[in-house]
Amino acid sequence: MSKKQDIMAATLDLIHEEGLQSVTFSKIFKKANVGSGTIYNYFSNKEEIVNAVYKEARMHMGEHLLQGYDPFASLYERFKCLQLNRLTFGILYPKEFLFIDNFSFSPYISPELRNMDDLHNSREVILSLIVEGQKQGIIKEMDSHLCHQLIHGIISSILKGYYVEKYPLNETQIQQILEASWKSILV
Amino acid sequence: MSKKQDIMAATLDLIHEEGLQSVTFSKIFKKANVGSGTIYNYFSNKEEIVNAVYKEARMHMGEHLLQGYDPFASLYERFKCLQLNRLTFGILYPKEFLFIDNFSFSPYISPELRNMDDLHNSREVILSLIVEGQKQGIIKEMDSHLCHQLIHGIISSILKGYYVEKYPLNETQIQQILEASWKSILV
Amino acid sequence: MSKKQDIMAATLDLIHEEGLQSVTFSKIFKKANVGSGTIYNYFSNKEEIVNAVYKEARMHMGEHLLQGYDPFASLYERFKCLQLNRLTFGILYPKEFLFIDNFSFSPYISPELRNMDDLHNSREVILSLIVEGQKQGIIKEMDSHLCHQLIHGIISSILKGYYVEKYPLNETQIQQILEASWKSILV
Amino acid sequence: MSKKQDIMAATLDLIHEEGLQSVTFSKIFKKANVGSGTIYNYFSNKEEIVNAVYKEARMHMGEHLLQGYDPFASLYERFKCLQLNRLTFGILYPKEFLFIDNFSFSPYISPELRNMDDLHNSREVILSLIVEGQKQGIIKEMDSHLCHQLIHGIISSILKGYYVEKYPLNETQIQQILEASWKSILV
DNA sequence: TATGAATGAGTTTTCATTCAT
DNA sequence: GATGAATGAAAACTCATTCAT
Repeated sequence: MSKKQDIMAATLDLIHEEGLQSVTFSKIFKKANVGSGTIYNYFSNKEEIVNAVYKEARMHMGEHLLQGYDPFASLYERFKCLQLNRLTFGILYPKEFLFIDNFSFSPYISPELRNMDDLHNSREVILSLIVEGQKQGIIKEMDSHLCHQLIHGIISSILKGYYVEKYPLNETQIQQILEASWKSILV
Repeated sequence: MSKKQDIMAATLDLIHEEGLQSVTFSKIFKKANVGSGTIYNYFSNKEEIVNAVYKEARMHMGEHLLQGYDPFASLYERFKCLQLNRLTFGILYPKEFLFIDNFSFSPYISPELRNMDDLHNSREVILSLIVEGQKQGIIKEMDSHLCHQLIHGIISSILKGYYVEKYPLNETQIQQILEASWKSILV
Repeated sequence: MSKKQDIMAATLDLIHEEGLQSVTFSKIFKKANVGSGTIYNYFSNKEEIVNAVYKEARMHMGEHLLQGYDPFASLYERFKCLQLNRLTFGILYPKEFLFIDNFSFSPYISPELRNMDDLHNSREVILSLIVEGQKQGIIKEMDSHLCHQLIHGIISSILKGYYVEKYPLNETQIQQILEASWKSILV
Repeated sequence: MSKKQDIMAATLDLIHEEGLQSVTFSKIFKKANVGSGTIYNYFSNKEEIVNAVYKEARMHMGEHLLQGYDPFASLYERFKCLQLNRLTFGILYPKEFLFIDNFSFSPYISPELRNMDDLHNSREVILSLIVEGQKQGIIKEMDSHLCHQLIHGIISSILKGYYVEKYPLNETQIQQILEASWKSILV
């Protein structure tokens, strides 16, 4: 792994463990096992590192969200795939997920970065699925962004409770969550 | 307003404007218009201020959540009241809401504080409403905390999209959200 | 003496002893006997300190240059007074003099600062003396700034040789220098 | 041009543009278009580079000072030749001239280096010219080093004013300066 | 020789905290 | 209680130097 990736990984770990406000360069250096000057070969300040970590996490999530997505499957199947992918991403990569969730709406991240498209344009896939469902009379008529935010929010919120061990997330719970989010937007 | 409240209000403002990680004592002093030593008459360090702000915000929200709550109204009415109260709290007090939402799951806040009960015990009210609905066969059987988190998460997520102006929140949208969250947990 | 003046005095000493390029903040702190943060209550960076020191030295020199200047004395007497004042300033305050001389034509100092007028406007006094002498046919016709620079430069150069102990500067030498500079600009 | 010369030229440029105190190795590397390690094949540290640049500049100036010098010409002609050569050197090579002038009296340069003789021993030529003039009763009796410094200083000072565009230096001005410096040391 | 990524000692800067008023 | 100048430990950042290629 390159020094740059070491630095980014260490930063993500630290944000997860202690929160952004207590991440210092010296903690990053130690965790990443690099010299203190090395970081400046790759980033010019802390904000740049955080932004780079954010971008990478968003790319990673965007890729994961469309795993196994079959555009020819039924609306419901496609919906379930997307929601399940989001949920499993959160389960597999809690650090990435929490970081994205926390900083997407923080003043620390610029609007441009918040609204960035990932390579795979997963946002567009979801939005057009919503619009398609609305045209077919299956999904309730409402602002598609609102609808997107709604089903996205269910997953996020559930994951946060899971992370602090309010409840387990096994097969039963997962099915309940997928159904709940599907029902929430039906006509 | 007392100096103490000036300091807490300034802190909340700064967290909202710049994020916790860039809140410094000197910014607080300037915004609160107090001398730099004054703060130590009330708080012994920054964490104490943030915790105090958090507690106050939680109290405020807890109070607001039960506004107009009629324990004898129908299950659906009570549910809508609670959800609407959460939503309006977020609309009226975005700084408090966002702060609570962000830091409730951050390593910065201690688990005891996260799990604090507000004066009015609004959490208990919601949880017992869920259990009651499940006993009546109206609300789907699932972990009550999971269910709580689910409906809570819908409101949070919707508010965050609203804050960054993804969509407006007027009467129509609000009704849609309340219905969506209700449907999501029905059997 | 105030902390600010302590800092400025220490800076001037260090520039004289080691040259600007080897003046560090920590040397300044130690020499000025102040805490490392104190400096930032008065200056926001090193360039600001150096500029402040420069301004003060210029004011000091400007004041000294006109000491005992009698506007009603003869042209020659006035000329000698100004030249002697410059020379004695250099002898009494070598640190100030060398600093001004070195940095007046260095890229480190901004043109505005280089061209600053001191309180007493000594530059104007000298320039008008030159013009007056030219009108009277005593001083040779030439660009007044060139003429100013010429007599100024004689003193500067002599002082630099004196500082490195090429020769002493006692009464004899001083009279020779004053005469030399006077003769150099006669018709 | 060799790498070594690239490095020295870049160093001189940077000193002229930004002043010695802000010359860093990385600026030198970039300007000289060499790799950062390359410098250590030629110099062991920054002071060595600066000293080498100084020596070279002094050699260059020493050579230039005696251009067209005719030992059999009249005292006045020889004096004018030396002064004019110094002036034209400053006009043609402002970077070298300023660097020599600034650092000859700076604590950065060692006394040995300051007192170095150039190949052509121009200093000796000037000093003996002064002594010769004094023996002939043309030049005033005074310390020969003082006298040297005096006429040298006129040229230096005039050039510095010229560099900051206080006045032009064309044929008229140049003649005035040569005459002024000659008159300044006559009996 | 030439290179430039990596380094860490040293420098600059920030900022929570103290304390005399 | 209220203040803010002074502080110094810690954080951010720079930059000369090394070394494997």
